[in-house]
Amino acid sequence: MEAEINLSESLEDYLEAIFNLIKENGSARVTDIARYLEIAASSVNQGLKKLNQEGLISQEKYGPIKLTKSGFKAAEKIYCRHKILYIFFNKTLGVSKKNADQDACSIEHALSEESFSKMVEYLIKNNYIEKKNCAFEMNTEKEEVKMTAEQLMLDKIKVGSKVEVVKIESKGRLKRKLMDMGLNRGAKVEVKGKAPMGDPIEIKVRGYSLSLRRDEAAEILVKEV
Amino acid sequence: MEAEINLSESLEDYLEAIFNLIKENGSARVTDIARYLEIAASSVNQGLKKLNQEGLISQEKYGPIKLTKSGFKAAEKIYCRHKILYIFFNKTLGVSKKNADQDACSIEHALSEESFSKMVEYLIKNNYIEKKNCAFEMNTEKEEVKMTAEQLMLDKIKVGSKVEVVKIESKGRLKRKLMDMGLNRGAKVEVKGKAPMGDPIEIKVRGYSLSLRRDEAAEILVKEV
DNA sequence: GATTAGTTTTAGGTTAACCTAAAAATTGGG
DNA sequence: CCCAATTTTTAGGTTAACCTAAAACTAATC
Repeated sequence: MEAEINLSESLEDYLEAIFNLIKENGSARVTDIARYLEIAASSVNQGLKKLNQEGLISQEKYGPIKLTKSGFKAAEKIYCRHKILYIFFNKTLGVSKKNADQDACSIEHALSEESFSKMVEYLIKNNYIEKKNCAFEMNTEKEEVKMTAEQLMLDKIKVGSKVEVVKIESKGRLKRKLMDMGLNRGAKVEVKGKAPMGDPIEIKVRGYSLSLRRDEAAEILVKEV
Repeated sequence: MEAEINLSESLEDYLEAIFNLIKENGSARVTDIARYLEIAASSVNQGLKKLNQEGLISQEKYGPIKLTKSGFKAAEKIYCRHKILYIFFNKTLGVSKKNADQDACSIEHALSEESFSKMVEYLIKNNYIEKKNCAFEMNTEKEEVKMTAEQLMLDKIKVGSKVEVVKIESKGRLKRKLMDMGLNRGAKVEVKGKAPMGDPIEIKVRGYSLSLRRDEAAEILVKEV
């Protein structure tokens, strides 16, 4: 059905780490991934090159790591598998969280589609998860797992919401300018309004009101708070 | 509890292959293992060297591959894991035999003790297997899986049983002599009687009656028919 | 006992996935 | 703007697990 890319286990691990880090922090840096997987940063770098070649991430030298459309899809799939396995082991077999997680990690790469979908069937029947479109939405422990880990840029944020700056992706002069405005990492930003065409965008940072051009805002990576 | 040897996945695969081949054929040769695992014979050879170093098999140059006590134990454990996983996937989840077997193969190396024993618990509760000592005896499909894969030598065979010659392990003159007696690979042998101390042993091969010294019989690898 | 077919071993390579150490670039503060 | 700390990249290993091709050995027949 799809253009199947056959990733090695370790490349799948990298992708999954990126997915989880973006979900948690809004960005995934080389060192974050290295810490997450407990391997050297230089090894991560090599892995990222391969993911880049496969078109799953896009990354310029020293630039931020972004998932492409297909990368996001692939990562989401792996994430789903992990989650399903985790729930299966932890909830239905009663395996400790630690081991369930660890086992999910080692198995997620290897299990056949059939076994996987039989597990899903079983979990649906026993009401641990609900089927929804082609992905799965978990409703265990009342915690809904949102399946979004795409990078959010400031120009895409709805008026009225509050976000936190993760990174400024531009370089040089523009970056300097934005940072001088107080848009540093960790800065809380509220989107006050947008002009009809979405340009300019009115924001409030550290008490000051600012107006940004849309392409400037598009350089600012944020996360929900 | 035990002296844990940490085997790599591929060494576990070799060990399992040896176990299964001995169980089926009475012996495991390099080419058999290579065919079984679908890899080159020279790769198997390298693997066997490592198993030898770990003390799990004993093998002289060009000689037969024998499991040591600890090798047998390790192989049996892997075999058990495989079987348990296979039953779990096939019987309780309804996964096809082919995929259940394949998945068992890829998972058996990675799964934590805890998950494994939780699966066993589940299978016992649902009556798919019965606990017996520390190993497990499967009683699915009325077929009892015997947990013996140790090499049988002709001197250990009970009076009255019929066996088939798999290999003569000695070399040179003695080997020649035994082969001239008709004890070639595939020859059917019936053990007619043993003297009080087990020496000599009376056998019948290809219609002839022969008498063997015990240490001669100990060189003849046989399998049950 | 010599020959041929088959098996096992050796020799020498490749690849993926890691590593350490050091160089290059970026970040953030003064 | 400059400097120190941090991050990212490069350069140059190592190891396990495979491979092919050829050599050494064994088995089985004539």
